[in-house]
Amino acid sequence: MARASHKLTEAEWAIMQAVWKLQPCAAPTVQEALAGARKWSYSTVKTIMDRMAAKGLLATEKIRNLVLYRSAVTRRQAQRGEVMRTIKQAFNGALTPMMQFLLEGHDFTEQQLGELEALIHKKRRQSSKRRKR
Amino acid sequence: MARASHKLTEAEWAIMQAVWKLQPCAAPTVQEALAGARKWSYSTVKTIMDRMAAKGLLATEKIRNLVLYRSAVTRRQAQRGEVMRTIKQAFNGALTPMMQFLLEGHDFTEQQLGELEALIHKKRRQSSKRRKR
DNA sequence: TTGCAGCCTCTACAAGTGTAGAGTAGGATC
DNA sequence: GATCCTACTCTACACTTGTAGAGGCTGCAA
Repeated sequence: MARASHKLTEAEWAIMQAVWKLQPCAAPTVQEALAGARKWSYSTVKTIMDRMAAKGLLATEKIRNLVLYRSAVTRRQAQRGEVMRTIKQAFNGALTPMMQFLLEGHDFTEQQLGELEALIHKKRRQSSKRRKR
Repeated sequence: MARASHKLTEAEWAIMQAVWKLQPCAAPTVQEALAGARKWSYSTVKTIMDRMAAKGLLATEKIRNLVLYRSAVTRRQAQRGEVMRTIKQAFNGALTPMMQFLLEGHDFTEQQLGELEALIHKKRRQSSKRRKR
């Protein structure tokens, strides 16, 4: 599963999202997919993607004169990197304060709260099981 | 409360943390405070701080030949900016998936789980009250 | 009054990032 | 074969960030 969290820039996130959705895909495909959101020229997209490939964020395969790109990092890995960085930087590495922050600073629907609660219950069962082992 | 979320770089976070703790403070103070963690020369620290002041992240006051710095952004604002960016970029703006991610990907002590649960209960009470209004 | 200690200002530079134009090469079309 | 479309490669440039040296001003100590 290779290297830890490369951190993605904003532009890279945009590209990555497209690649996760469309892969394997060529640069023009990605450019078109993003055309609505970001007015990037083909060159821009291609440049970013090649740099990402150089960094190991994307994998490439050359078929004739076409380059196919695939993600070399899962969405989950990228998310994890991002979240860990935030926790480390903004919350001194402490997870619960960040959770508190999230909970306090936002409104949730009843359903969302229920889901979260269920998750916590599950967590609790898991950890009590672990303790008994 | 002025402008929205300037996003801080890693170096800026380090400086900010020190300033929040020590403010009002001069650049050399900050440099010394960080000396353990980062081997920055005085110039480096001062440069970053001045750039931060230019960006509106720090406020300065000149007394004689001494420049005093204060944060122009609260810790909470900065945290909020960071978290919002993460949610937006990595989770397409959806809060609960991010919470789920956090819950699933980490171990918590019984106490932490209890705290979180309490928070959710509080949340729920608040939101049901809101609904009745 | 001469120095020294502190803090400041200026300037610089390399790497990384966002952005894109100009020109090229291969396959399809007339 | 000439043309055209498409995707590619190369090159460039401005801005931001990390990093820091060189030299300047000021007040206190000797």
